[in-house]
Amino acid sequence: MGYSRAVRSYGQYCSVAKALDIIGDRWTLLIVRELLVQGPCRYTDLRNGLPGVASNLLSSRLKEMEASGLVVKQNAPAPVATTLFSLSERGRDLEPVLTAIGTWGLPMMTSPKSDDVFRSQWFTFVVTNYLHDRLEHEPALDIELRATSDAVHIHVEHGSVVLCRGSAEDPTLTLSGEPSLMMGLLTNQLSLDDARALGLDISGDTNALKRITAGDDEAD
Amino acid sequence: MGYSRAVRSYGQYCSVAKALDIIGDRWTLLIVRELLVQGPCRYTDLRNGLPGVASNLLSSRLKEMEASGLVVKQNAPAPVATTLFSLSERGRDLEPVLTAIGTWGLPMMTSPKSDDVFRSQWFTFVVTNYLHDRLEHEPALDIELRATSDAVHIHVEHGSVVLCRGSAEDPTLTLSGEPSLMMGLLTNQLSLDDARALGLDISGDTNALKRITAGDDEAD
DNA sequence: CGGCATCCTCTTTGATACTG
DNA sequence: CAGTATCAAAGAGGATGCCG
Repeated sequence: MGYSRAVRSYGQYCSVAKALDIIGDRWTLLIVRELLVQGPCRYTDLRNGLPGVASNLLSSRLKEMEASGLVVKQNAPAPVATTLFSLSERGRDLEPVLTAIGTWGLPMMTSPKSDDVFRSQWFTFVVTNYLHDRLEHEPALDIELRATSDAVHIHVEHGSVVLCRGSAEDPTLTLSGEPSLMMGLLTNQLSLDDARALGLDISGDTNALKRITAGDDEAD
Repeated sequence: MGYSRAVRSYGQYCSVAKALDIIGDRWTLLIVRELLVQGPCRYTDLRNGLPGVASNLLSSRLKEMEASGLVVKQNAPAPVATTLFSLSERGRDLEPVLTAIGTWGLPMMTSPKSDDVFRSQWFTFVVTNYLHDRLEHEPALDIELRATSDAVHIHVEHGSVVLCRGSAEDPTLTLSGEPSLMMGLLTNQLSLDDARALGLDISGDTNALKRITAGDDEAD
């Protein structure tokens, strides 16, 4: 029957420890990540965005996160008729934490390729934190990324750079291949030639990349 | 004899997941916190700054953190003859992560007072992230904080605000009492009168506080 | 003492299977 | 689809022992 966990705490009067009492459990921050990049999710969407999580663990984490005020569970009304999980404001406030952690983790993304699984929505982190439109007055463009069966595209327009699901209608540039090669390209750790040599398929106008990545001439 | 842990990984090609593979284990980030606020530590200093940690767990975490490049272990040479643990550069790079987490945790520090334990070096977080010297050209001053048997003091001078161990020689202001009241005062969530009413002992020139806390007239 | 290693118990997790 | 149920394995916590 129902039970409730005794909320393990570090028992320290320190804001870091207090925060970790809430977000320090395994999988918790990755659930926040998924809700940040996907927006409100069904249980199955979450499970899909969190490969490796055990179903019972996801279920109990969501309950704990609801209890601690990170997550709001909505019984979707008439049309969808399914429950949706989304972040509360307090949960969204964790974005700077995810950004800091993700930034620290970036150097570990360069290794050739392990057998890690990948989901295309995870490009969101790099896109929102590392890319910006350097040519605001140029026409909009799209860069399609095909790393998994689910294509996504980077939409660049009026100074904003965002990741969108699905294929682009008329992409200026299309990249297909290993996610690590795209990641290297987007974070400027890999040159176009090197990425191509390592097997990335690049077709279209490569100036689109220069428009959004941090160039060597960044002097700001 | 020697063994080695199978390094549990999320197995996801995502910089947040990769980072959490390294820093996501219980106690790891708190060990980083202690090494950040205390600097190079002996094993016993660490254990003292981490009330609640099991000795064997601290020991094995330190080994893992050494293996993953966060911590450097130095066999102190002749005089001290003890081993010192300190952060590598990669470990120090975690400071923005600690800051983001600690900032998120701040709202949870206001609760009256639980039976959490406290160490005076933990004031460092608030001091370095939330206080600044608004009157750079005024003479230096010290604010002594007596929350535990180990007094500390905030040293303000030439635009810098730092936390120092021990008593001040000639403090401009001295606060004694519950850490939560001092914390509320420093983060501007509690007025001087309220803090006094709640039992904080305040003696000296309270203008010293106004010099370093964010005032209501912040319009920057 | 400082710096662990061992032993033991309890909780958390991971993998898989099953149900309304 | 949205979870529960079950069970084995791993990790956490606490006490104590060892060794320079």
